[in-house]
Amino acid sequence: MSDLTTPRSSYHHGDLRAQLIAAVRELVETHGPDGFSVAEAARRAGVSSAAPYKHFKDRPELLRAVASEGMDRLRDAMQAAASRHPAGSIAAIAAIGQAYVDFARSGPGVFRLVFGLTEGHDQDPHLEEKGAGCFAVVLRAVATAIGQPADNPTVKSRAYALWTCVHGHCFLTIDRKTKGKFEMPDEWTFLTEISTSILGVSST
Amino acid sequence: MSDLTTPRSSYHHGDLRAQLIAAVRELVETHGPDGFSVAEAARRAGVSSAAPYKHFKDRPELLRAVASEGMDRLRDAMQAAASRHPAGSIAAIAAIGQAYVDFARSGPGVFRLVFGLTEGHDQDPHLEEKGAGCFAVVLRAVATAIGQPADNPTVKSRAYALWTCVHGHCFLTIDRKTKGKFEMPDEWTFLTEISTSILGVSST
DNA sequence: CTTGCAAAGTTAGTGGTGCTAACTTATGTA
DNA sequence: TACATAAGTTAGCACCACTAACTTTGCAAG
Repeated sequence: MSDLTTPRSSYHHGDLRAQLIAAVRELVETHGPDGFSVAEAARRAGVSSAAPYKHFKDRPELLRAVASEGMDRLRDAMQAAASRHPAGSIAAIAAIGQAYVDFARSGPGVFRLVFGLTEGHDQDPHLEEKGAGCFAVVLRAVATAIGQPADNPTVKSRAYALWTCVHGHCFLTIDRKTKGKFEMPDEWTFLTEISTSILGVSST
Repeated sequence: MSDLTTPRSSYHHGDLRAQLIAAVRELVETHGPDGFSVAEAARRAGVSSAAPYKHFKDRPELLRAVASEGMDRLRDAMQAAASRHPAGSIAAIAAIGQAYVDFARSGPGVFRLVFGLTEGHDQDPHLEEKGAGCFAVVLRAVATAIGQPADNPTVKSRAYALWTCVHGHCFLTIDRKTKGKFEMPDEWTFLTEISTSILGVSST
């Protein structure tokens, strides 16, 4: 990350867009998606409060850029996790889930941004595409696991069921809704168990 | 709902607290939890923008009140749904899930308020308690289904797994993350299937 | 090399917001 | 009937999103 304290040498910043995204990422984690302000992000990047609007049309667009960058990281993390296990194995499925959970826990603010209904989120084809890219990772793993093509209805349905579980677990965890209700003994075991029970496979 | 247009007769409103909560419920559904403002809620209730602070210490407290009221409704809905089916049956479990989903879909704004990490949400014992009350409905049903006491670790673990699925499905639905990825053919079938596969019961 | 233009900064300003302080009015109780 | 208190009011502060108009800079064409 570049230095935010020393004043920049030139009138033009040169890297403001990227630096704003970085600043927003930090703010969203420390103050929550609501507590963040465009003005504060600009302050952190060392520019005036109007400068961000040269790069982003409004606040939601800035947040969407952060979400977009987050989805790239999520996709890569899931892909990498899957590739560390035999294709189509339960371990691969569970690892994808674990990557998803790790992503949520390590950056709950960005996770909420990615999966919340931020303004204009649902009608941005660019984001839709990235979302589909993430789901495709799961889809491929499930397809291999049950020996069917990725567009098979059963594959889609099973992949979705897995997704709901992991997604729900993420939100319940980061929103602290499990306190006093259920303390999970071992997350990896949980992920493995739901994978097997939903895919209906006993092992490997 | 009382009339919001005609000016009130007396200086004292008489029912401002309840009316503010009602106004916030509406606003949160139409403009989202972020788009809502205390000032607008006050306007709708026909009072000055400072009036709400006589009843709620700050914005988060007002939102928490709405969440609290929402949790009551959710609990009642789940309880009622369960009671329409034989105790401990798969149908009862699925019905609880269906009530949860219906609640989310019919009021996504309040749902997000209830299950999001609104400021101070996690350190409000009153809300914690109501959350536990909701989970207890699931816990009882699962306990009956597998013939174990409600504090049994397996019961807790199975109930949590079910919760994650339904919770995840709710968020993915209201946040429109399923578009172009998976169109669910029949929700009740989905709920029944995950119930059976997670509880490991074949029928009844 | 100059000139001009577009990109990317700036300041200043508007209207809305959360919240507080100080004031006013109504109400229930001694 | 007096009065403390609950529940309204207006005025005002600091902050925010965003816009308009201006300025600086880098680049590219002549």
